[in-house]
Amino acid sequence: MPSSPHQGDTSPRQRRKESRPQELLDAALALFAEKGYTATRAEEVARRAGVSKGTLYLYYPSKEELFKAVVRQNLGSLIAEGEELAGQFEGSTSELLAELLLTWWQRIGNTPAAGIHKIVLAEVRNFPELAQFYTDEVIVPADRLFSGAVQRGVDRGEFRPMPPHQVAHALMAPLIFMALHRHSFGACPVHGGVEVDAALMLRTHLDLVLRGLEVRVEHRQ
Amino acid sequence: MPSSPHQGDTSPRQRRKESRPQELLDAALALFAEKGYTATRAEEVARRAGVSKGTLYLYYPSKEELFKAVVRQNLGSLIAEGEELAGQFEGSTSELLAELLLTWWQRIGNTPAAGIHKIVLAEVRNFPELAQFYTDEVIVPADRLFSGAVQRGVDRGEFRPMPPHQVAHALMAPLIFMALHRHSFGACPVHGGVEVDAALMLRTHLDLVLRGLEVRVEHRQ
Amino acid sequence: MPSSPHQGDTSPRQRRKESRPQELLDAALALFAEKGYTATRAEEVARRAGVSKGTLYLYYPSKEELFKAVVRQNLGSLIAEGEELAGQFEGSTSELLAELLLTWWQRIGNTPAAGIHKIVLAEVRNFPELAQFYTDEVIVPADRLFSGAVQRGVDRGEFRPMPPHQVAHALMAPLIFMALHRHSFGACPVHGGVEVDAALMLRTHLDLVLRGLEVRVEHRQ
Amino acid sequence: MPSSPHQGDTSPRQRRKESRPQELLDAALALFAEKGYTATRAEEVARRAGVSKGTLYLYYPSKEELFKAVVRQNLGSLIAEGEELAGQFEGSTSELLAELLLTWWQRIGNTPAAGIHKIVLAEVRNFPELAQFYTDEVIVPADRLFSGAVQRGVDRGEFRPMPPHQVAHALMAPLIFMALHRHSFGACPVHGGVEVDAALMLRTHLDLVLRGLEVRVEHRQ
DNA sequence: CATGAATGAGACTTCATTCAT
DNA sequence: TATGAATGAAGTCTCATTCAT
Repeated sequence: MPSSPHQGDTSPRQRRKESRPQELLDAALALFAEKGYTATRAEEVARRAGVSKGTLYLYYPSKEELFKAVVRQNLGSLIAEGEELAGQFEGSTSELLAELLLTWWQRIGNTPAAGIHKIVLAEVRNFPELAQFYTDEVIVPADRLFSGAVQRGVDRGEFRPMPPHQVAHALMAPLIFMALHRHSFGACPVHGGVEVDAALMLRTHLDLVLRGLEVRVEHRQ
Repeated sequence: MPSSPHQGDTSPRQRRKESRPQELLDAALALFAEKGYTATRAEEVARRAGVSKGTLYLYYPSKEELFKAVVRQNLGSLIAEGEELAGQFEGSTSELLAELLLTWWQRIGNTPAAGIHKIVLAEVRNFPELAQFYTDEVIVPADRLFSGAVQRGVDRGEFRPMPPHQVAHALMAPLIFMALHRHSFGACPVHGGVEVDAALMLRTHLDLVLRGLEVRVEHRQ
Repeated sequence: MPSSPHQGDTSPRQRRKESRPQELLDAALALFAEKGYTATRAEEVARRAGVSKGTLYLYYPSKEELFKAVVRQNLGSLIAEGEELAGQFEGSTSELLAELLLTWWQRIGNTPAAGIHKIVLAEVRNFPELAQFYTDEVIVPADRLFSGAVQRGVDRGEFRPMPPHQVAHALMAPLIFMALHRHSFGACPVHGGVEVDAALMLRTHLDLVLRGLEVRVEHRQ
Repeated sequence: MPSSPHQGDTSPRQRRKESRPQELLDAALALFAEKGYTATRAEEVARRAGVSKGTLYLYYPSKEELFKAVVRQNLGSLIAEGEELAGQFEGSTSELLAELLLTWWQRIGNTPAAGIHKIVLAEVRNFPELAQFYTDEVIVPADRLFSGAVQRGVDRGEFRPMPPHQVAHALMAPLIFMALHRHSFGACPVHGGVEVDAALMLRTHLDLVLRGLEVRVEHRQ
């Protein structure tokens, strides 16, 4: 292999520096999701990322900035993929909604990043600016995406006319709630709890709601 | 002396003393729901209850015990009313479910006590014993109540056969989520957020899901 | 002694609370003067005042506020006494200046509060607002007092006409410098240093400068 | 290769390397004088000297050693020039003192190096060894120089007999104080402060004190 | 020699808890 | 009972110093 000995300007140390922020964000996400913002100690985040306390502050000037960075990173363009999907979808709206929910679950709900939603829910009142950010970046686009899809179904005569925002909420709530649950009770060892079979849950929910949306020919007799 | 000192046990002072624990629990619920467990200071709870820091510790030996007392008090027999309702209900299962959800919303979801669910969701991983308590007192009874009602509908031929636990989850999630929202984003001033009309939401959700549950004669080609 | 047992509403504890701020300010003055602002640890101040770290923060919200309180307390109305003295003084201006300098030395220079000048000198560039405060409260009044007295001497024909501000500076500088010295080298054990006999110094300085100010009949050969 | 690598020891790079210690000392002097020892950060010194943090430690093993080096460098032979001047001076002692004070002001007082005196004054109690060093290198020689000159005046019948050490103090204090001021309030932007005209101050001070020292024939009756 | 990422002791500050009154 | 001054453990953040490159 004719490669120069200098080919990599990413020495181990360099590479390390570049990946530090990500390692810290990952550690912080996990701990914030587990314990909440206030109960998570900065040193713990550092240790989980494999560095010392001081190193954390080399990359983030304060615990609060670290928190915001975690939120920002995990909320970036969550919805973009869904909007693209919806924009070019050709099939029936039921299939579209099924696709959107399944995708959301696989890409977000069933992922460590889902923890971000629990944190935001719990902490947003302590970080007022976060409320606006989350509203702009998550709530509004998500509502637009899902209520838009519902409206498409109504417009195409596939669905009964129903208030699209409320339907969107009914569509998303069980998934979000399941995601919250994973980072809450789902992570606690309890006896006799209600097991949540996510796959069955998803199928059932879709079956239920899509059926509820369908226009149907009145059955006679 | 014109008035007997013994004239009543409910002099303002007496009444005050007797209601201290309740006032402390109310103050604590409000603050825990607003800021979370760790970010709430004991002194603030005391001040909001109109007593001094020391007095708080006269009634609760520690912040943690206060927290558990708040949770315990607000989770007692949440479901009892629903179970009674369900036990003696004579109408259709659709009507029963509508009644149950509406009642839950009025008695719990749309109430300051709903904040308790946000706290528990956020903090349960820091208080493992709480997980069992909440599972036993809330999750299992609620699941029993709602999945039981669903099963009743299936048994009576009103509903399609569907997995009752999953349907129960789909039924409750939007309500719980709305309740969480009220204690989170709903309490933050944001511009351009998605307004949630609770009444319309409830009606739409019920319409959607009950229709989805209904048996219908397949219309054939 | 027929005194009621309730006569004092200043219980030991109460009295303690009232004197705490002063005890803390004294301790802080001593330590700031000894080590400087940055090198003095908050806990040290507390310990010297006989309380714990936390107690300090019950009275002053931060180290910086404590510092400002120390400065404020020790700079309040330093000059008032001198101005009164000068206002009603009837004797010769030489006597007035001697009186002013001696009084300054007894009341300020030769006092723990003199340490404040060393601190301010050393730290003022780190506390920009302090510069204005000290200018307004100390430098300007002091200059007005001393240059005013000099001017009086000139006006009354006792002194040669000389620039009063510069003379005021020349009058004060050796005293201030001696005060600074006390809180600096004067507190260090050195071998072979130059001993400063404050009383002789004062006498000599006055003798020298007052003689320098005097109008004198030209001595004829 | 058009230019020999050996062509000179004073290539920019070389010259740079050789002057590093001096650049570091200059940067350190400026920062110590501005902020004090404790409040000055090692990295800041390095940055101002145009090198990295690590490089600083290549030349000085610790911040404390750097500080001592700054002091040592700036206190070396401050007085030598004055002693030479005095040794061979032929004119009147008044002229000698005027010459000494003016020279001190030009060479030291009105110079960045004057900041060293402010630092030493402020920090000497935190660095006990410094006290001896400064006493030996500065205080004693300066006192010897100035009190020696005063004594010369007395011996030659030019001055009244007065305690020479005290007179020396009175001679130097206004100059030192003016120098301290330049590195303290003089560097702060304040409104309505007392402007110090150094040249006028010097002239006035000399006029005042030399006149105060002069022998004069008592005019009788 | 030079760099700057990394470290960890130590400083400031908070707050749950105690206890004398 | 009720108070609130006092405590000190613990958390956030800084910065002198080290060391692999």
